[in-house]
Amino acid sequence: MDKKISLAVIKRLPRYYRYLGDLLDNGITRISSKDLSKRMNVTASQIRQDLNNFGCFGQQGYGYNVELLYDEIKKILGINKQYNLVIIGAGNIGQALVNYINFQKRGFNFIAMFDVNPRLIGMTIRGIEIYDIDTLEDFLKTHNVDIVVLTLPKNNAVKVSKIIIDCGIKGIWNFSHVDLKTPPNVVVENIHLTDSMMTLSYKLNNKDCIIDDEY
Amino acid sequence: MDKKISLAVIKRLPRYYRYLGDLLDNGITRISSKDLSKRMNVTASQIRQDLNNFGCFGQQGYGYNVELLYDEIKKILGINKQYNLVIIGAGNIGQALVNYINFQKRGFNFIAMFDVNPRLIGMTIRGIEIYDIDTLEDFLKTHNVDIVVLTLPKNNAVKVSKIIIDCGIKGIWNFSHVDLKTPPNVVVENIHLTDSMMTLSYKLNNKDCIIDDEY
DNA sequence: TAGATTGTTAATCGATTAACAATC
DNA sequence: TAGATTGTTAATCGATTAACAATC
Repeated sequence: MDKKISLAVIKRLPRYYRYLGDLLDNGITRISSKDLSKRMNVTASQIRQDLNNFGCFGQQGYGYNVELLYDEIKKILGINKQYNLVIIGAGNIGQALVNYINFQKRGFNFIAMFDVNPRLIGMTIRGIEIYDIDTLEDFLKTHNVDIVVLTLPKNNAVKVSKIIIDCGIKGIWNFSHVDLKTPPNVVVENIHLTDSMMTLSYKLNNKDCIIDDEY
Repeated sequence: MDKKISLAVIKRLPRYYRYLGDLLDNGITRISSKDLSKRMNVTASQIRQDLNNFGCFGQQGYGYNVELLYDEIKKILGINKQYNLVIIGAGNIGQALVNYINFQKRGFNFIAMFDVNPRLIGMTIRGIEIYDIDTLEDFLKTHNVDIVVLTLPKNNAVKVSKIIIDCGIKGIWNFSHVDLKTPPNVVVENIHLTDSMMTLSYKLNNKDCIIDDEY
């Protein structure tokens, strides 16, 4: 088992990755932690500390090679691989995700959708078919699915999460407004739109009372 | 200016609110921090510390009155009010948000959408019309808009954010994959789907190497 | 070589947890 | 009254920032 990294560090990696991508697009080949810190509005110390959790990617007196660092973070995040995804709940959010081609471009391939609604079953969105949820277990057992996306009402989400875990699914992207309890070898990443909206509401009403808003 | 609260605390409030709502639905009228801590998988200390940032809502020897605390958090979050929202970018995500009726139920009322695409302009989704983005400024100046939702590609998002800030908009719910620079009286809450997906990818590849995954 | 900038250790800061007097 | 549980202070823990020797 590798060194444990705090989730705070992990969650900053995609942001580093994005800024490095922008630098690459602009033809910038090297960057110092100081320069990057100004652009990203964080401390140079934090950048160096964060990166040194994973390796020594810089060079004294020079800084970091942008392309090299970009590729390293890509590998660290595991986004140099391909993933097969299945969406459960073919409603608005589910459909929006399938239609968002950026995920496909980045190697996150949707291969099927499932729903209970007979009016949706059989439809095809961007070439992805919507299947009857009753066929889910069969599908998961006969296909190589890395991630299940849950975009369904919260009571169903809990039920379905148990089923997919039994089928051996190890990654869940959860859009349902509920906390899923999972064994330690099953990871969950939550998108709670309602919570985010409420946080925005608080910020709007208490502009002066927040410490440390994210960038 | 009230006491400053850290964002970590704020972001836990919607979760408390959700659990209290569930308790209410189950007819539970009182709860101790200890009980709640078991359900939520946090420490009782943290619950008491968090709540005491905003007031003394409990009673020694008794605990907290669920309904009272629920209402207090609702007020703290500011979700006892109504908000007018406008969506800019009537693509998949934008449309999904309008179609998601939970927001309307909670007082977040979408009143218009805007897009550049002539094929979308003039369409109506759930009674919400999609207008030409060229009419945005006019609209914002003649309507009472509390929050603008940005669901458009990142280069446009930066441009549009400047325009709406000039029009006096104070709250932005940003789904664009870019960091917006705003003056201190304009608050932003980000939903970065791609970042979230990358975080999930990391978790999937490093199950044993994360400290403290969120609940 | 001199200047720049890293990787890393030490210091600081803030957030979480523990403990307990107050009191319902 | 005795038991339970709060609000709050103190202790601990972890994360961020500062400092600097190493070195490109």
